[in-house]
Amino acid sequence: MDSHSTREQRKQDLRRVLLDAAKEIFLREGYDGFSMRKLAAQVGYSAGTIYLHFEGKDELLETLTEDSFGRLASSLAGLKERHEGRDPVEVLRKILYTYVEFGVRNPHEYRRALVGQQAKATCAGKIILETMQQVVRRCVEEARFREVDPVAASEALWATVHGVTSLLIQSEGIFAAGKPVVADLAINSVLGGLLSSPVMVQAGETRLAESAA
Amino acid sequence: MDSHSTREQRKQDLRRVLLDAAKEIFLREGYDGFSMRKLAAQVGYSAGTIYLHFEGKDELLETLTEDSFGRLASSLAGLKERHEGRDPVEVLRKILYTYVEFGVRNPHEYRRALVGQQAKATCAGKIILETMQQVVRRCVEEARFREVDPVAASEALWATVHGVTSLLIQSEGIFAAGKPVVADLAINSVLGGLLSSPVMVQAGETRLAESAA
Amino acid sequence: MDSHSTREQRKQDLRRVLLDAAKEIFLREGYDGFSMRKLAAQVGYSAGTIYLHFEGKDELLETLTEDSFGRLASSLAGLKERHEGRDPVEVLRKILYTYVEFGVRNPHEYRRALVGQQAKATCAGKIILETMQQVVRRCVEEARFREVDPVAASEALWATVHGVTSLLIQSEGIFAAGKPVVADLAINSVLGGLLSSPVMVQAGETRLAESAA
Amino acid sequence: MDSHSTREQRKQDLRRVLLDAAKEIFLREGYDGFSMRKLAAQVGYSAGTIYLHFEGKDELLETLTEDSFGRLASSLAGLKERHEGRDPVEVLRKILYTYVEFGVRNPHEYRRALVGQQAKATCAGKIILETMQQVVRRCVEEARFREVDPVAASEALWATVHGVTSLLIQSEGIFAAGKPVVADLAINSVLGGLLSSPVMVQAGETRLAESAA
DNA sequence: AATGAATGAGAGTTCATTCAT
DNA sequence: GATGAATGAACTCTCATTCAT
Repeated sequence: MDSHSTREQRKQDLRRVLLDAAKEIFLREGYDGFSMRKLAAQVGYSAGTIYLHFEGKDELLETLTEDSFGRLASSLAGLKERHEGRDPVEVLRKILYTYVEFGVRNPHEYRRALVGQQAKATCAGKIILETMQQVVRRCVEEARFREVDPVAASEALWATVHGVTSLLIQSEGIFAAGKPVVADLAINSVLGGLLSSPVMVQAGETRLAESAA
Repeated sequence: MDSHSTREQRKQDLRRVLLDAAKEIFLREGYDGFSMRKLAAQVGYSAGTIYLHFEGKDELLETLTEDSFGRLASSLAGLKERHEGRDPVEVLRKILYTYVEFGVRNPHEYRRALVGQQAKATCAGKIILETMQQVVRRCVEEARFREVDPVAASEALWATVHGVTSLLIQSEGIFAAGKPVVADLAINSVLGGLLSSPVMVQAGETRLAESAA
Repeated sequence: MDSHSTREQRKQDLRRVLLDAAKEIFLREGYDGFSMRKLAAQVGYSAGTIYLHFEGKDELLETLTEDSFGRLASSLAGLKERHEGRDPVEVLRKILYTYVEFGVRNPHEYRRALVGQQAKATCAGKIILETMQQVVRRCVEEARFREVDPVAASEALWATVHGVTSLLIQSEGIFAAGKPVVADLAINSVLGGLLSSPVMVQAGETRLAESAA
Repeated sequence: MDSHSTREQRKQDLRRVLLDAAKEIFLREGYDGFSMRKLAAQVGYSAGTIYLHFEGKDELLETLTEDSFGRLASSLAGLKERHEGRDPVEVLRKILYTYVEFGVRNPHEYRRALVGQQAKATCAGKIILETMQQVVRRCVEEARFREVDPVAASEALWATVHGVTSLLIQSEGIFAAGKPVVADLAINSVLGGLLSSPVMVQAGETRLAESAA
């Protein structure tokens, strides 16, 4: 049994190595620059070997995506749990900022996970949404939000931060008004639009670090 | 002169035919499934013939994108002008809906223009943003919006609809709450968060057509 | 008859224009860089038009070659006649230098005519040899050369200058000793070896222009 | 180890097979008639397979050239060493004859190595010239030649034999005076022109075999 | 478990040439 | 006399994948 788990371990290790190498190629040469041959060369194996560990290109790419997105999911879930007792709107805002920051700081992983034509609904993506939903549900239950479907609301919030993130990642200086300004305004506006009370959002309270600009 | 214009006309027609065919291939086989050879086969010409009408793959794709976005730009500009006298917030909402609908109906061009690593700034794209800005400016001037920088606000709005659009495009059924519901909520919330008065947005007034779902 | 000759003239003119343009393309882009399309573009006509004036690529190229060699033939014949009274050895030397210089200045035509597997015996080529032979014959008759067969001697001389020329054409810097130095030495040596008297050749008297280096 | 050497051997064998096939195509269809596809077809492999053994067309062609020319280099170097003690002028003459004979007997290899527009300075070419230079140097040192730069002289000799060779190869009956006659005259004349003493070369002492005619 | 040789399809592109207009 | 649209074949090269060893 030990030998079995060791063998299994080794197999998993090699998958890891391959996934990391693939990540690096994506980073270096972009999506179109990726090929199974290059991956094989990168890790020093022959091309055929990859097929012993992955069904094919498709499975490899899917795994890669799931993987990256999973890290984002953990990050958000951790954040939620660390602020369990606070105002859910504030927690939600933190989550949204964290989401954007994660994307901005890990642009290549974010891109591969959610941007581009081959992005697929990932298992990890559901966890992210689930985390958001739980907080949104609390916002509604505590009447901080007006009566909205928590599922729809969390997906709308997600769409907004995804839009901000993917444009921020896309190209330098895409926002004439400045990166953090636009990010703040988008997040605070969409949150503000969901609030039950007319109290205006205090912009700037939480902010995208300037360093992210 | 007649023969000249006829000849020129025919040339333009063929470009159109080729662009339309390219669009169809994109629709059928996706971005990666497109090739010059397939395009030639699709229109019943030999492969080389395309090069009499387009410099190469790049020019063709760029034309296709610019073309589509140009139509969106015109559409939005027209929309703005037709509702010159109305509540600018309503005009803006219509613009945002139209934007999302365009992306959903022209996913490949949208992708090429705004999604992925090869996204290119289109000329038409700037016009679209400019149109939004003008309406936002009116919203601020007429005190329908609170005092925000029109540039930042229009970019925030853009980010939101881009997020909705790109996720909608990404994959079928990505939104558990249903495509139009999420799109509505995102658009109305972000608009609501920009309003000066606490009057709640009346969701459903304008709506993403179900057919887009 | 006038109109006929005019028409004929115009036709000939266009052939000239095309040939000159072809030469320029050869010069600019090398043998492999030449194409009928480029030629058409160069002169501002459409591709098909060339076929009204030349049977095809082959005839055009053949004409070009024959043309250039014809000019060399004339040049050599003229040179011979202008120096009718002089020492035939000197005339011969001048001819040999002129030959090499022609090749260096018209590498593509030279190549086509004499280098490679598609080399074709040109009509002009025969005239060139004939001219050489006449001078060699005089060299023998006047006892400047030892008793050699003028046919063999002129062919040996030809072989030498052809060797120099084709190597010079082949690649930049193929001669470590410098282009003109090697050309001089080869020509003067082979001439010297044919002389009847032991008088050493005065190298450098006639020289390949440095500009040819 | 055995299996490794066998595998390596097989790989080398296939390179050989490919090079030989390429040679044959050149022979049959000329330089322009060569293509990677034809090569693949010739050896019965698919087109892509060649790229497992050669980087691309360039490397294949370069290898082919270097290869052929290398054999000539070895041949000449061996000849020089076998006649180390003799009159260097005689050794040189032998080298020149051998050079021409090699070309005449291996016309296709010679052509590819030295004739045509893509001929490149080969490593082996330098060895050939170096060999000639060494002998020329001795000729000068022993005062058999007049005071000439050995580099220039060997290059001039090379040019002469190259001229003879390439014309001999070019086409049947290109020399009206007969192949060996012209070759002899050219070689003996150029050598004679370099000699320090007026002693006439005794033509015919060494001769191109009639069989080469 | 890994290799490397091989495949077959397909990519974008350029070419010489023809021919109705 | 000239055009320009069209062809069809050819080009080099890369790809994902398979399979005997």
